[in-house]
Amino acid sequence: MIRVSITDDHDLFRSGIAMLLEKTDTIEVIHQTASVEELLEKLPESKVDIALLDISMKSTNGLDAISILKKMHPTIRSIVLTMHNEGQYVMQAIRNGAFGYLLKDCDAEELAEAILEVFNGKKYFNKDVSHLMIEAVNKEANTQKISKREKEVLQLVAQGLTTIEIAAQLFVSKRTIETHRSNILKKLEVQNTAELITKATQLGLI
Amino acid sequence: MIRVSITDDHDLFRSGIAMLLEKTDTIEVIHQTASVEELLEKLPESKVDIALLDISMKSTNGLDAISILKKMHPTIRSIVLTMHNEGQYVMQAIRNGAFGYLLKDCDAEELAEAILEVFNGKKYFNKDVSHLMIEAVNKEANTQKISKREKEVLQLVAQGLTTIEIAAQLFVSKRTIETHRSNILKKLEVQNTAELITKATQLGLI
DNA sequence: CAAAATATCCGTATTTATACGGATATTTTG
DNA sequence: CAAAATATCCGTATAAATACGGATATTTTG
Repeated sequence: MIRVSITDDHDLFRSGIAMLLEKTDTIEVIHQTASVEELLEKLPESKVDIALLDISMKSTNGLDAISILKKMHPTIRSIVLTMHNEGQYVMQAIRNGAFGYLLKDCDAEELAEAILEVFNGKKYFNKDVSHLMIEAVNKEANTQKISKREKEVLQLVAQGLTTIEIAAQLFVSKRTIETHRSNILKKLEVQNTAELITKATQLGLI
Repeated sequence: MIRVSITDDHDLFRSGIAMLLEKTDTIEVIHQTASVEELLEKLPESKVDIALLDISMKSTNGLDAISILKKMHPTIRSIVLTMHNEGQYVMQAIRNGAFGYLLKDCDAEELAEAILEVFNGKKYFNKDVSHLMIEAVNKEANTQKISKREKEVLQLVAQGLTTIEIAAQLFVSKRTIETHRSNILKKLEVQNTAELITKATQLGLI
């Protein structure tokens, strides 16, 4: 039997997931908790194999919980079960040492499969999540190219300020801002301002 | 006892919600179904007061289900229970005759309260949902100002095409596209292309 | 710590976007 | 169905953005 804990501040989810997992003959739900603190209290006497964690929770969030568990209970493997389908969360979860990441709209079979895989020492990230990651990595690569000053200029451009207005606001010459804009265009590999704003928005730079 | 049906193609949710509602002494879950078709089959012999409906489902979606129920079972009141926190869904739900709209991350108390309110003839939309609506109305107002042709031009502008390239692609003169762009700027009350793309993105026009 | 890379700054010339004014075609509305 | 409103189209003039070439200051890296 795989010993699982569930931590999620939504009653609905906790109950539903627990019920579904109890139906299997390989997985046992040891305890359900509404917060990370509560989980940490119960862990010492529960020999949990796998911790299912939501991300959005009241005090300590699920991503931080991964790091905490890794330090305090290194044998416990964390799987994130969340509705956040944003690449950055996935990235952070992996950095913190998560063994799996599932979206809440997955079905019961996939959840059970993920738990089994992780129990057997593998990691579990499905197609959707992998896709989110690829996007996030790409975003970060592009994002980090842009300097602080350039980001500052980009913000003002997006707000509709002209080059001259930006120059006035930043106390530099019109020509300087022109160069910044030119460099931003090159870095993001776009042809003009319209495409720039489109891409910068997609990258979350604005 | 308020007689409720639950229609949602996620086992997790259906089970969890049903369990939580069964705990109350005012609400009775008559049946759970995974599709609208299944719901319609069971309704004639079940005297349901309130139908809880998810939006994303395999064949018929929950929004269409509201209209269908209104025609075929006018005494049944629909409450949407979904993870879609987009104003347009809320708007469509209301247009189709929904009595309530709840996000899936609400708690059990709120769900029970919503069911009670709707049973008593009121409508139930919480703060989050109302906020989504206000945004949506605003978006629609702005969005509908823009003509088809202008949207077409806007798309191409966002992709980084220059006025001349757009003119070539649409087989009109450069000057025509310039006027379109000018008019789009006026309609969305922005000063230049950068601000335009920013706003159009926010409005979901791109 | 020195070399290499990057960020920040500027001038001139060219290309592109926008303002202004005006016309016909299409759609909406009373 | 006619009037009003809106969409679509175009020319000329001005303002702004971008390309190109070049310089110093700051940060990274071996």
